[in-house]
Amino acid sequence: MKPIREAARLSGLSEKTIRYYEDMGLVTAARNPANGYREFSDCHIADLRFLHQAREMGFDLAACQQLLQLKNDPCRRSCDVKAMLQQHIDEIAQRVEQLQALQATLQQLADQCRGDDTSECAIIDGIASAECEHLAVSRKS
Amino acid sequence: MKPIREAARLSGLSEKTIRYYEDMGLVTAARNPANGYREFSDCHIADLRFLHQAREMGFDLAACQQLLQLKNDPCRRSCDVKAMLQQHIDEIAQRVEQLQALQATLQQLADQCRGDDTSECAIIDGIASAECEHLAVSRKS
DNA sequence: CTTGACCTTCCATTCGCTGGAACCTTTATG
DNA sequence: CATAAAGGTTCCAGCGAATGGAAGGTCAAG
Repeated sequence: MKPIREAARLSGLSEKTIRYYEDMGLVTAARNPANGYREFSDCHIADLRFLHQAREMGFDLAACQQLLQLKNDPCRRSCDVKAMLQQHIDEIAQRVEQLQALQATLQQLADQCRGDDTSECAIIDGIASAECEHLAVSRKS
Repeated sequence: MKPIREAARLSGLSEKTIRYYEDMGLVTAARNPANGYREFSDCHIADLRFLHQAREMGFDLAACQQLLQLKNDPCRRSCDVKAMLQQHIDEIAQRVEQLQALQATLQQLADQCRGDDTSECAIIDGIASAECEHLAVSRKS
């Protein structure tokens, strides 16, 4: 049983984040009844590290929770896990495409601007005239 | 002079968002002194459309505000605008690279998983073992 | 005179934390 | 024994960029 500081060090999460995850119901730490301090078993710490990794991989907390449940469910079917991951990959791919399209549009705009000491600016004009309605980038995630 | 509903329709922003932008100090609408209703000139509406476009291009509100000031500043230098845009493009490029790296890692992980009715799952194992520390994806924007 | 459309403000919620205040506990030191 | 440092606890506020909804004022038509 380890204190929160140790759990943070070993999991890569901050203490704040561990408490937050507990508030959110993702994990439940044991308590030292003498002083109310949290105590973490190696199991809990493995869960925390799992959550840390899943977050780094870009899953939101709801997905992280689901994945953690799958991790700890001996009756899980790996196809369910794979489906979740594939959906996430698809979302990332979509986001990449959006960003690349945006990047190309913006680079075009930048290329049209002389970028000197005068006030004439194709970029400002381009934004103002809003030629680029295909932008529609969902700015989430 | 047009009411907020019209301003929203013409700018592409929602009424809520227009009020929010005013709260944030990005724009200042005139007021009908009789009833306190906002009234928007064509100039204001152009500004709102500009903000809408700049947001769609992924600039944050602070950048949108700067860009709007540049738009309405006859003494601006287009090189300043271009510098802002180029910085934004660079950030997008960086984000694309991160996401592509993440996507590749996740696809590898997915490919290692049979995805059947059994519980054995390379994905869960992969997240748990956290082999992928290079992930470190800043999840912002 | 009432209905409905339109406008106003204000407060709460989202997501995933992070910072800080105020307070308790444990351990080490003068 | 006093105290200071280092750890722990809870709770509240804030970030960004809106969005949803409540409560209420205003206006034109029927």
